[in-house]
Amino acid sequence: MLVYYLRTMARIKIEKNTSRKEVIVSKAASLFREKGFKAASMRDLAEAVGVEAASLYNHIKSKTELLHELCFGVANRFMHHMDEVESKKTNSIAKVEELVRFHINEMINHYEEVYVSDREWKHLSDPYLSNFQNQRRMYRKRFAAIIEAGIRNKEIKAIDAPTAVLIILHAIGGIESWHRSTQKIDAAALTSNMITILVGGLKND
Amino acid sequence: MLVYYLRTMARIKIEKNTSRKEVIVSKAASLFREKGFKAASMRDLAEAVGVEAASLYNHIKSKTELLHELCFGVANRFMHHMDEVESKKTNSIAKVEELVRFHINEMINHYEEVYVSDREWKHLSDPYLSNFQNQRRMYRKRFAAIIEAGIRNKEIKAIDAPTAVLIILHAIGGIESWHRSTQKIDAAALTSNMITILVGGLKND
DNA sequence: AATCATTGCTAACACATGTTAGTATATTAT
DNA sequence: ATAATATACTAACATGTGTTAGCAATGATT
Repeated sequence: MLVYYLRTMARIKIEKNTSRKEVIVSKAASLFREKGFKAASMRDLAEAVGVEAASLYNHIKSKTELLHELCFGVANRFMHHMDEVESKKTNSIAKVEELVRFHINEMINHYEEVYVSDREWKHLSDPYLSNFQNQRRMYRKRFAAIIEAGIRNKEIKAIDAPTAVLIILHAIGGIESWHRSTQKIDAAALTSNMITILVGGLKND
Repeated sequence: MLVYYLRTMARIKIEKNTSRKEVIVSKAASLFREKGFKAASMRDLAEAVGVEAASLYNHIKSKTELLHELCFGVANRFMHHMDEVESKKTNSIAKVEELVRFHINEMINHYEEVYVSDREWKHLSDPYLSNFQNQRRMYRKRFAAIIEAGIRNKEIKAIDAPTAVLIILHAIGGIESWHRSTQKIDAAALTSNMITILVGGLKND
């Protein structure tokens, strides 16, 4: 018996106000997070999107472009938030706490992108690579400056500010483990625990 | 004019009491750290060692074996140290501080291996992968148990112990940034700063 | 219904990868 | 010196990679 299958061509499904490119970038985020940028192949990505590998190139320029989009998307959000925080008239501890809260929220709500931006930026190529590294350095400098101001007016313990920044940023990166954990406490509890330990450890009392 | 070069065959240079395999594993550590496991090729490694790619296989079984050696080498050191700490009769804060100190020392003195083991273990393949993940889980559980004991006898603030472990371990991972930093404070100062913030943030006072 | 722009498909490319076979050259032991 | 072992080399393999060319199907516009 002969059976004819009427196959219709695959199509990337989109919702209102999202381009097909955005769908691809988003799937790329979770794939890069899972396997790492180098280990994730365009054929893997194509399968996740539900299409053949070559078809992706109707929407994107290259694999690296996907990494650009992810890294700079995240970097921009953090930079804008830093602008906001700096312009506020609150004390240093409050500023630090707000920065920490923002980081935690980003890590909880935009897990994949933030994680990828954090771990895989090394694979950017050079006009972008230096740019990204600069942004990172700047962000940390500004963060450290806030802590230093707090040390000067005795709000914060006399510690090495760059070290504190380093600790805080990496500690938050640990939410990765929480995210994958089976028995996770709820997000609010996690946040308040982290604030207690991280900000509490800075306070001069 | 005709010039004859008398080339002698390359050879992996070794020092007293180190096998050629150890040299390879060590070079692999810094290469994997720099580029990531997937992005580092056996030809890259061969060049770093000063030999042709195929020659490496006189000493090792496969690329993955290099990752095994690195990951389990590190994991074993941490596990043994945990055994030691648990068997001591000191209070909880002292135990936590000793664990933290050990981590920092390992990160400072065996930077490349620890870093690789931490970031690249995902690329292990399966009998080894599960084994490694189990060891990791166990280590964290035991660390959390020590903190929980400290909470029960009021040495330590009433926080979520797994979260605290997560923060501590990842914060120490931040030494990576310090390591690459141009203007680094000295190791002792770094250690004392980290202890102040991390252990200080736990103490009940 | 006809036209045009999107978006998909198949096939293929050039290249890099981990690894093996077979052989030559060092080093060590007899 | 000779034999045996360890270590290196060249050449090649099979496979996986990102990407392009050319064409077919679909959707939107007129």
